[in-house]
Amino acid sequence: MSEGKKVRVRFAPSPTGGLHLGGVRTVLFNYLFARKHGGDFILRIEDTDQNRYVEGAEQYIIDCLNWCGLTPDEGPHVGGSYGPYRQSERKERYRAFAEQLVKDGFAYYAFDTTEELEKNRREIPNFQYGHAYRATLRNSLALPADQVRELLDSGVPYVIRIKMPEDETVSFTDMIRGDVSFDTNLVDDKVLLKADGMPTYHLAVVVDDHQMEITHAFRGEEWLPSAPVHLLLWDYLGWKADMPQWAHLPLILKPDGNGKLSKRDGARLGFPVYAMNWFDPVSGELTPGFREIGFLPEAFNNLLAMLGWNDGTDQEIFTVDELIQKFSIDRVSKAGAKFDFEKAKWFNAEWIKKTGDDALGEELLKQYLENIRSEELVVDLTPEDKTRAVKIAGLIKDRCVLLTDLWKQGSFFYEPPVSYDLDAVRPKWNDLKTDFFHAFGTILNESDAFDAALLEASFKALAEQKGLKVGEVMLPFRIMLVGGKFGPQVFDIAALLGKEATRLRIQEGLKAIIS
RNA sequence: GGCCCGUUCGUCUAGGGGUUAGGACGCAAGAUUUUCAUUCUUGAAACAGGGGUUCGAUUCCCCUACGGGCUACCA
Repeated sequence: MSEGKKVRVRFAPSPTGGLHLGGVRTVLFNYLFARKHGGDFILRIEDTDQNRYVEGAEQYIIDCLNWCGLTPDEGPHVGGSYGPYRQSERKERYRAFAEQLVKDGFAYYAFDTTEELEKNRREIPNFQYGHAYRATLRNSLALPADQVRELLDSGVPYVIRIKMPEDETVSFTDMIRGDVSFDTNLVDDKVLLKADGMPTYHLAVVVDDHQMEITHAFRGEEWLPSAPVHLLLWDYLGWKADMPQWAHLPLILKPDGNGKLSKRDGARLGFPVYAMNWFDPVSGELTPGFREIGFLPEAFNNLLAMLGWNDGTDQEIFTVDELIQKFSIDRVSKAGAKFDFEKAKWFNAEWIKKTGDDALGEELLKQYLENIRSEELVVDLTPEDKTRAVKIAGLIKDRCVLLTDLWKQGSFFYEPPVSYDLDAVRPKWNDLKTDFFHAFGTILNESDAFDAALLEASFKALAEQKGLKVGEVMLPFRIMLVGGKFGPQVFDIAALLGKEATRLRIQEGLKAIIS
């Protein structure tokens, strides 16, 4: 660690929409690193682009982090001694540093209009605002001092650009990639302060990281090309010794074809790319989230961690605590990873199996209320309802991939079948079987005890007595109870259904079969 | 176009100068489960290409190819 300094990392999203997989993974790695080293994890909001700012997006991000259990120690919602944590509220600080850079000769005023720049880009091949062209453009380096003064005084809009040095090589050691270097001649004079007085990311990230005493900076690989600008800024501002260590994370790619995973891919391929449902108030569009389609936060974290990291063993299922313990940056891979929804679902299925029946029972009950009794205003669940739900959950959890499968797999415990898979029983039906089920109904009626083992014993005994093979009546029994060829052990189902419901379903099922 | 980053089964990856190149998802087959799923067993499936270096390269170096990112007064 850097000379005993307290580890401080930050996640700095812009509130412009949902929070996608790559974003959450960046948070996760930040979080794991901070926790592992007893440091702080800070949430900073990069809301300097007023055109793209979306109301509610900041709260959405905070909600997502809470759902994932990756709660920041400092941020706009929790406070801390390094605030404010919204860049829009720090606006004045950036200007001072930008002006200082101009004064020190590391930056300059530029008055070029968007139209002028676009024209240049259109007409000059490989045009970039840099040492090759800056002398021919309208800026404080090219124009005479009195004219610059005049422009400034008359309120002509201007930006402040960094003055990239000539013939220098900027290099640094990335914690993931090792040594990376850039030729300053090939990097353009990035805008630092926009005409509206807001900083660009380049200025803001350096100033904020410095003022918030960030020690390690994790971000997506897409930021690698602008690293030289940031490096130079740390130097020019005189903070070089305090510069954080950089880690540029590999990108999460589309499952098919190539390129960065985007919101569109989710819609196109039928899986979410956001952590939670995101409703865009501007477009009115709802983008689905992993939470809502039935992912467990534990599974979500787990699958994200394995996208670009592993501990060197065959272990794939990790709790967040284990991840904290085992995380290390040198095991983060360099290459981008294609997102595989099938594998993601496997992680979730594994986590559902690991989750206690109590929690799953509660979830099942929640789904029950949503699906069945939504019209009723007040529903009083008895302790028996809860006990039963827990038992059901235990019975069906192995066949659930998504949390929402709980209801799909368990609804027949709450509502009798609406239709029967008659093709499975009718062709081989005969009066003997009708007889059997009438008799079985009677037995049920007369018996006091009602558990799976007893039920099975009497069912088999009766079959034998009637001269039927058990197999011949098992499937029909199942169809009567659940409507189709699926579900846990029949006698377990019957036992949980209870005597009355079982008897009733046999009656109804029989009607359907022989009608 | 320019710059930067990358490249092991279809996908996520382990490995690293001498290995039958390992695991996982998915796929296929079989066993168990008198349903389905789970579980278990087995199988098919990979070092981008060319040059070096070396006794020996998938591993190190170079080139090429391919892929990706960036190239905004967006982050």
